[in-house]
Amino acid sequence: MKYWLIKSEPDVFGIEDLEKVGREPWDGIRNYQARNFMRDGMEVGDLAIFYHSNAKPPGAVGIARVASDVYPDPTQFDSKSKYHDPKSNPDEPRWLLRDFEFVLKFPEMVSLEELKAEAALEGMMVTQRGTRLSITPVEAKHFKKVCKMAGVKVPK
DNA sequence: GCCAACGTTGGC
DNA sequence: GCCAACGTTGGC
Repeated sequence: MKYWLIKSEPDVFGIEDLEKVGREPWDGIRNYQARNFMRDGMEVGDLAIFYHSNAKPPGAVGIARVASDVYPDPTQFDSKSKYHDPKSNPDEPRWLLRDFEFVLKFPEMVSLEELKAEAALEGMMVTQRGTRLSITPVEAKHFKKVCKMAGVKVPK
């Protein structure tokens, strides 16, 4: 079991949206490092901290689970999509995604400020300045600590 | 809205 | 393969 952190802007797709739909294809990833994490690092069943970026305040708001294998992100071939990539070849799709399913919403957000202030979370990528990756690996001890700060049990 | 950080593109 | 220009992310 590996642990991850996935960012999303609540104005676009927040934890409430995931709770409502239950499961969502994580489309729009247009960064090679993030894609590689999804493709090579993740396994079905892995857990991810759901993080609200560009929010007031930004922070961890819940937990999602990797719910599918990787498959091509359909938005890359959709000329009407803002994620359209005319350079991607359908025979060899450049962008991939996985589905994520809702696990739980934290009773209260653990803000970025709190994450940064917690010594036990030192080294967590999201707390480091300049980390813009929308998908990052999270150490098990960090994942558990965030659950504890949020007042929830680590999901099975 | 500003702007630092950083990834990508493309000319050479 | 270098690197300047440009675009995007995301905290503040």
